[in-house]
Amino acid sequence: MGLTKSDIFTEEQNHLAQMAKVLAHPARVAILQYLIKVNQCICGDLVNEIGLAQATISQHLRELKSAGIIKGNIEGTSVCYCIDPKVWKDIQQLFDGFFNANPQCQSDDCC
Amino acid sequence: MGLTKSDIFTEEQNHLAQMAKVLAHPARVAILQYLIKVNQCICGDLVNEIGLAQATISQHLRELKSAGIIKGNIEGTSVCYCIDPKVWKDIQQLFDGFFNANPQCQSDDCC
DNA sequence: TTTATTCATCGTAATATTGCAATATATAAT
DNA sequence: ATTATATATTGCAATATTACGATGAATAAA
Repeated sequence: MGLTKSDIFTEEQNHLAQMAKVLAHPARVAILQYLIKVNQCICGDLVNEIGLAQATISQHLRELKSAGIIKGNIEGTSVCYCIDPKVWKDIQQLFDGFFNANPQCQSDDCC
Repeated sequence: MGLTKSDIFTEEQNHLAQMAKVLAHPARVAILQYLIKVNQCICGDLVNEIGLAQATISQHLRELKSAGIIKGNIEGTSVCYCIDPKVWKDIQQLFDGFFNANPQCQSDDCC
């Protein structure tokens, strides 16, 4: 066990859960917030800013990158990271649609 | 290791990550979507609807409940679950604020 | 060519998550 | 009192995540 049964859920449910998982660590939230603030940066900046080991930051960057949320461009010895605005917007709408699926449910208690 | 260093992050970063973690499983997304649709239900309904064992659904319900997203009212032998609209709205705004921190970043590529 | 810089990857230890059978608990019905 | 129903909890196995030191790869500077 210990394995999520993805096959019994819809594409949307799996996708939303997967994107939520990417945001489910404060280091990745911090990386994205820093990128939003400074627009672009290299891995070393994040190591200084956040205070985790370089290997750990690199690992979090890989997860963000494999989810498509950020892009990395090689520039000499360093890699310039930035948010992919297209994907960012997609995820934003994904969460927005989820939270606003039924506005009535946000107004009053049910039971 | 294997332990998240929460102390080096802001309250907001930890809170957002924690809420994202609750949504980071398709079963919990499915439970919330079902609750949004039918307004309220009991554990057994979700077992039939989703197709995971009763113990597993109960565990996911506990996580949603301990995060405050859902409430459970005892009604005889069963427990009536529903979304807490106040917390729902809070989380919605939390994510909304995160995604809209800098609208400029959503418009064009950086590097 | 040698050295420094920057980042990725590997290996590993500690911890967390997922799923379920078995069991416990608590109320309702007979 | 006994039985049925509904849910929670416990214990366990499989897998995933987190963090970091050590190492590798690739470019830039000396």
